[in-house]
Amino acid sequence: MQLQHDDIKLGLAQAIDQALRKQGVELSSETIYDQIGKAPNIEMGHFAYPCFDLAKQFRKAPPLIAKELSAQIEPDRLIASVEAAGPYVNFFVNPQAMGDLVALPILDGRFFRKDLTRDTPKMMVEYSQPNTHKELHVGHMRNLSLGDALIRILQYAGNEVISSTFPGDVGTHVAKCLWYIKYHNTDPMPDTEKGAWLGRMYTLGSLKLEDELGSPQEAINRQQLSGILSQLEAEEGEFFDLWKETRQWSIDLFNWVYDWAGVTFDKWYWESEVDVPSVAYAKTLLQRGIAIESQGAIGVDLSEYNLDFCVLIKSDGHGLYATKDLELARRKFEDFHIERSIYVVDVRQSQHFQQVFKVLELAGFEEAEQCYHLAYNFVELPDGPMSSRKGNIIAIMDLIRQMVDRVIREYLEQYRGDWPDAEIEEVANIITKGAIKYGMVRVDPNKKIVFELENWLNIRGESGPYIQYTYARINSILRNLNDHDLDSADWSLLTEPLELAILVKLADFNNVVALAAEQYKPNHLTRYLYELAQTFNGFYNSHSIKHTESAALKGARLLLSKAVAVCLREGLALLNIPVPERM
RNA sequence: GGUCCCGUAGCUCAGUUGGAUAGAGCAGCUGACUUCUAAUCAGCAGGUCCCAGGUUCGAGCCCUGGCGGGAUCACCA
Repeated sequence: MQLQHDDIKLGLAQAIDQALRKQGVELSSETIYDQIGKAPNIEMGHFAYPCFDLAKQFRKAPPLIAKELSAQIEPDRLIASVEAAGPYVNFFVNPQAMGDLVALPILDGRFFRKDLTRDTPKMMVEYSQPNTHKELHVGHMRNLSLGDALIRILQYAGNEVISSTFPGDVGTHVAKCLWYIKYHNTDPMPDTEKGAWLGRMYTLGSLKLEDELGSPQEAINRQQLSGILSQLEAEEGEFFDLWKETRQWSIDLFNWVYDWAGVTFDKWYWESEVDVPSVAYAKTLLQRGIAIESQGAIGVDLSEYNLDFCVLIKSDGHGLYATKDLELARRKFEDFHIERSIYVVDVRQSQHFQQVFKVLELAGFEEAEQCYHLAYNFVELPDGPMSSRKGNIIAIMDLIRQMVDRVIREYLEQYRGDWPDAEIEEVANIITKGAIKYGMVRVDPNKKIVFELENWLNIRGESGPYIQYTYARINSILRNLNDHDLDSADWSLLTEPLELAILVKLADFNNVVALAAEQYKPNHLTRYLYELAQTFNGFYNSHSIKHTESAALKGARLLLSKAVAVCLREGLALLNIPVPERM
C-alpha cells in the first residue's frame, strides 16, 4: 500500500477536491490521488484526471463533467492551466513549482528519503544459492542481480531487509566432482582458476557417469559415490579432506564474483550446516504423525492439497533438499525475528517451495504463511537450457572478461594515454556491470531470458551503458560549464516542452520505485531510468545549454541536467550499478 | 493427464494494476558531429496485441473456453 508521497499529485488532487466540493460532490482524497495519471503526450498536458467515475454522481456524461470541472479549477502556484479534453481534465504545471517540489529536493537529497509504503515488515531475502564444485554461469547472474536489486528497492521503500545466501556445499553433485578428480582425472591440480577447474571436473564426472549407465561399470561407480558420501557425512577420510580443500576453491570463486558485483550477504547459511539437524526435525514429524513411512522413505502426503508426496528422508536415511529447507525456514525466523521471508529462486523450484511451506503449515509453524517464493524464469541459450551437468554453459567469468575486452577495444582505447590505464580498466568494469546487471533485470522476472552473447556484447540502445553514458555526458557538461557553484535557479524559465517533460519524468521516480517494490519487479525501474535518460538526450540534442539567451536560463538548464544525473545515479544505485564520471 | 508460467512489430521486450491514437531497442532505410560527450539524436518503414466468447461507458490488461510454447509432478538440487 503506497503512501501519498507525490507532492505534485497531492497538489492536483487538492485542486480537484476543492472544485468538486464547490459542486457538492465529495470523494476521498485517496481516490482522486490514485486516479491522477499522465497525459498521453506533452502537447495535451502533463497530468490527467479521468472523469468516468463521476458520471454516476453527476448524472452527466464524462466529457461534460470534465468541461465543468476544468472551469472550476483556478490556476495557482502549481497549476499553470487546465483543459478539458473529452472525458479528461488535463493539467499543465508551472516549471517553478516543479523545480521547487521536484528538482530542488532531488538535488539536495530530500526527495530520496521519503516513506513510500505503508506496510513495511521486517524481512529476509534469500538469493544466490550456487552449488560448490560447479561453475557459476550467467543464469546465476540473473538471480544475483535480481535479488540484490530487490533488496535495495525494498529498503528504499522503507523495509528493513536482511540478505542471506544458501550455497549447496553437500550432495551428490559434490560426490560426482570428487569422484572424477580421484578416480579419473589425469590433469595436475590447478594453481589458478581453481573454481572454474572444479566446474569442469564436475561436468566431466557427470558426463562419464551418464555414459556408463547400463554398463558393468555402473555398479562400481555407484559404490564409489556412496563411499564418498559416507566419508563426507562421517567428516573424516581422504574425501572429506579433499572436500574441505575444494569447497574453499568454489567459495573463493563465489567471493570473487560477489566482490565484483558489489554484493554482500548479512547471513550465509550452508546446506552442510542444516543437513543433520533437518533430518532430526523430519523424524519428529514422523513421531507427531505428520509424516508417514511409505515405500521405505519418510515423507508427508500432500496429495489432498494437490502437491503429491513430499519425501523428507530417503530409504537410505539421508535427507533431501526439502528437508533442509524445512530446517532453514524455521532458523531464519528464529535467528532474525523477521516477519516475512522471501526466496529468490528459479521457477523450477515452485512445487518444492509449495511443498515445504505446506509441510511447515501442517507442522504448526505459523510463519509459513509469511514465506514467499519469488519465482523467476531461467536463462537459457538459443539452443536450449543451460546445464552444468552437460557443460553447455556460459561462465560468468567468461562473460565479464569478454565484455570488458570489447568495451575497451571499441570505446575506451581512444583515451589510452590520455586517461590513466587504471581508469580505463575501472570504467570498462563499471560499464560491464551496467550492461550485465541491467540486462538481467530489465526483463519481467517471470519471463525467460534467451541469452545471445553477441546481443549482450552490443551495448547500444536500451541498456545499462546507455544510462551510464547519459550520466557521464551530464557530468561532462557540468564540468565544462558550471564555472561557479549553483545552488538555486529560476525554474520559471524552463518553459520548453522538453524541459517540462524532464521535470514531469523526474517527479515520477518514487512512484516507479514504490511500484517495483510492491510487485517485486525491478524491471519497472530499469524502464523508467531508460526513459528518463532518453527524455534528457532528446532535450540535449535540440537545445543548447551552453548557448542560451541568458545566464539565468543557462543556470536553470544546468541544474535541471544535474537533477537528471542525480536521479539516474540514485536509480542505478538501487540496481547496484555504479556510474563512471566519464566514459 | 494435474498444477504453474508465457504468447504484443522480422527478432528481443515495455505497456504504471481497466483509460485518450498500443510503445522502445535490435535488424533495415534516410538524415544530423570545426559546437555542451555521435556509446547520442531526428525521421521512414514495420501490428489480426494467439483465437473465440463474456463482463462495461471503455479490454493488450479482468472472466470462461480453446490453440501454441515452456516448466514441474517420490527418494537430484
